[in-house]
Amino acid sequence: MKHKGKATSFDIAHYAGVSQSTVSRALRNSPLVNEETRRKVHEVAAKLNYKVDKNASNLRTQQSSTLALLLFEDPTTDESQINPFFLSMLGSITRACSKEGYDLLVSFQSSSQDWRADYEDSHRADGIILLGYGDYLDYQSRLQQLLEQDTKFVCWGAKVDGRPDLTVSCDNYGGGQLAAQHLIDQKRTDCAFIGDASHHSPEFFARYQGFKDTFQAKGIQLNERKIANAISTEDSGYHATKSLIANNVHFNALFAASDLIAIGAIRALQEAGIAVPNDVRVVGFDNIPAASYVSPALTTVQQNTTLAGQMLVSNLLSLIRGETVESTLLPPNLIVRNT
Amino acid sequence: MKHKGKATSFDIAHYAGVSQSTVSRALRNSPLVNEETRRKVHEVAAKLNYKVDKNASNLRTQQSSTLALLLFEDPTTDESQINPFFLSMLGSITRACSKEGYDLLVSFQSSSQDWRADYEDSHRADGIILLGYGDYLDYQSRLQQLLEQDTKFVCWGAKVDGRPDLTVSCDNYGGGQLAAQHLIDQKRTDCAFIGDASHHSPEFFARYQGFKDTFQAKGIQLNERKIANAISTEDSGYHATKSLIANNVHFNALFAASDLIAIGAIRALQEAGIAVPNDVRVVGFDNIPAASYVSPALTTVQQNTTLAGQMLVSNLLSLIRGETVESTLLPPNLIVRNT
DNA sequence: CCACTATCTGACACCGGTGTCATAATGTGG
DNA sequence: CCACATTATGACACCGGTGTCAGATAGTGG
Repeated sequence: MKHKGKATSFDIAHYAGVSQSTVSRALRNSPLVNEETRRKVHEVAAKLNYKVDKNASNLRTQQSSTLALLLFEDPTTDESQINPFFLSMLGSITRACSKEGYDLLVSFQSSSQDWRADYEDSHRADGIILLGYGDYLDYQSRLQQLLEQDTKFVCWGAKVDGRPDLTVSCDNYGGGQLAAQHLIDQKRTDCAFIGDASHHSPEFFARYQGFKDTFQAKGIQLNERKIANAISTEDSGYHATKSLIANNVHFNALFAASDLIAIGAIRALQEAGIAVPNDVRVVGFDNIPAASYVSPALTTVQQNTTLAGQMLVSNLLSLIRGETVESTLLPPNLIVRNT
Repeated sequence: MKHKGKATSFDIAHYAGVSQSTVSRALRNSPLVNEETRRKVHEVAAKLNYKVDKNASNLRTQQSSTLALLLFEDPTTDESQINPFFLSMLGSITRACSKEGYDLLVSFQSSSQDWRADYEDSHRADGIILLGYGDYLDYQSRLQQLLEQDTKFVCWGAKVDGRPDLTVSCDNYGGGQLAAQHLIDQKRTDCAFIGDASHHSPEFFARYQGFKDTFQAKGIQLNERKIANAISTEDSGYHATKSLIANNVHFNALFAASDLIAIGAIRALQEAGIAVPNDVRVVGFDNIPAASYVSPALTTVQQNTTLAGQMLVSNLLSLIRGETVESTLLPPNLIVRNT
C-alpha cells in the first residue's frame, strides 16, 4: 500500500475509483463534481496525505500565489546586523501575505552582483516587493529595467518625481514636520540634523525637508554647520555626532533621520557629558523596538509597519490583478517619550 | 518580434536555429553542446531576456532549490512585535540560503490552525527549518507527524531526549553556567531567575539548569521563591520582576532567560528604585541588538546567530542529500557589559 | 415514448522544461 | 575504404497537475 515517494492525483483516482480529472476537480471543490464523489476523494486524499504538487499546478495555471521580497541595505553596512526597522517590515509583510493566502520568498541583496529580481520572470513569484532605503547602488536604473520588462512590483520608500513605479511609503516630509513642530513646542530651536541632507536617500532628504521647512516657516534658518551626514546605523550616528561635538558645534535639539542614528547620537552626547534631554532634546525616526528600551526612552516619529506591510501586499496584488492602483502615503505619528 | 508573454525555450530555439533540447542543454552548460552553439544560444537568450521557468524545471527534476522557514512564536505574544532574536536568526538564515544558492520561503505560524508544514509535500521546498521556542501548542506531536511523513527538516532549539529529529541549538545549559559563573565571580550569589523553570520550554529549562547546577556545585542552593515565570517579552519580564518585588523577595543578582525579559526586569527594578548594577546585577540571554543600546548596557549570553543560520541551512542540505548528520550544539559566549 | 436539458464524468491536450535514445556527422586506425 | 569511436543534435516521452470537450446518465415535459 505504501508507495515509494509522494502520492499523486492518479493514486487518489485509483483508490477512489474515479478518474484523475475528477480528483483534481473534487479537491478544488469544483461545483461540477457530485457531493458523494467529492467526499470520497477528500477522504482518500487525506488518508494518503496527498498534497497538490505546486510546481505542476503553477506550471499549468501560470501563476504561483507567491510574492517575492527583495531586501537591500546600504552596501556599507556589515553583514551581521540588519536594520531593525526593515526586520519589522519583514514581519508585517510576511503576516500580510499569509493573510492573503500568498507565500513569501525572501532574498537579501547583500552584494552588488546578485540583484535577483528575476523571480517573476522565472515564474517563481507573481510580483516583487522592494524594501530598502533607496540609495542602493544603481537602484534607479534597475527599477527602470523592471518597468521595461513589465514586472509587477511595489517599492517601499519615497515616491520620486517622474518615476512611474508604484510605491508605498511613510509621509517622510510630514514626519519631519512633526519632529520640527515638537521641538518648536519645546522651545528648542537651535537644531542639529543627522542623516543625509542631500538627495542621495530620498527618504532622509524628505524628512530633512519637512523639518527644515517647518522651522523656516517660523522664520528660523537651520545652520548648515549643524548638519552631519550618516547612514542608518548606530555607529554612523555616533561618529557623526562626535564630529559635530569635536567641531564645537552647539545645539539644544537634534533630529536624527532614523532611530539607529538617534541612539548612536545619544551615546555620543552622553559620552561628551551632554545631558539628554536637558541639554539636548532628541527626536528619532522609525520607532524601532529598541527605541522604547533605551534610556532615556527615545521620542520618535513612528512609521506604522503593520499597515505598511498590508498596503504593500494589497497594492501589489491589485497591480497583479491588473487594477489601477495609486501610490500610497501613510501618515506618520509622533511618539513622545523622554528625549 | 515582441511576443505576448515571456519567452520560452522554444522561442530561443527558433531564433537560434537549433532544437529546443539543445537550448536547454546549452543554457545549463552541458558539455554535450558545441562551444559555438552554446554561445549563440546564450546570446539569443540574453536578448530575449529569457529566464528558465522554475515551475517546469522543478516539476521535471522533482526538486525546488528552495527551503522553507516556519517561524512560530509563543501564541500569547501579540501580533505586532516579533522577538528580535528570531528576526536576527531570520536574517542569517536568509543569507546562508542565498550563499548556498537556495531560495527561502518564509511563513509565520501566528494562529493555531494554519500549521503549514506542507511545503515539502507540495514540492514547494526541499526541506523545512523550524524556528521558535519549543513551547508552541502541540509542537511535539506535530514534529512526530513530520518524522512519520519523512519530511526533511531541522529544528532550532533544544535537543529533547528520545526525539530523533535533527536540531541545531545553542548550548543553553552551558550558557546558564556562564551566567552563573560570571555572577559568582562578582560575588553575587543571592540570585533570582526569571523565565521558565519548568520543562515547558526546553531552552529556558536548560538555561535554568545550567545556572542552578553551577551554583549548587559551589554549595549554593537557589531559593524557589526567587524564581518567576515569564515568556520572552519585555512586558512579561517587567511584570514577573514587579511581582517578585511586590512579594518582598530580595536578591542581588538576576538571571533572565532572554534579553527581552532582562530589559523588562531592569525597567521594573529601576522603577522600584533598585539600582542596576549596584544593587542588582543582571545577565540576559540572546544578545539581541537592543541589548547594547539599553542603558546600562546589558551583560548577556550571546548566541551566535550567523553561525546558527549557517548550520541550520548546511545541516538541512546534508539531510536532503541523504548524508548522515548529527545535531549541532553551538558554544555560547558571555558578553560582559555594564549590568 | 421521444426530444431535450441538466448533471456528472473521463479522455486528452497542454503548461515548459529535462533526460533518454537514436541518429547524423566527423574523425581515426588498420 | 571500412569498422569503429567520438561528438553534436533532434525527436520524444515525461513530470503532475488544469481546462476543454465529448459523452454517458438521469430527469422533465409534451
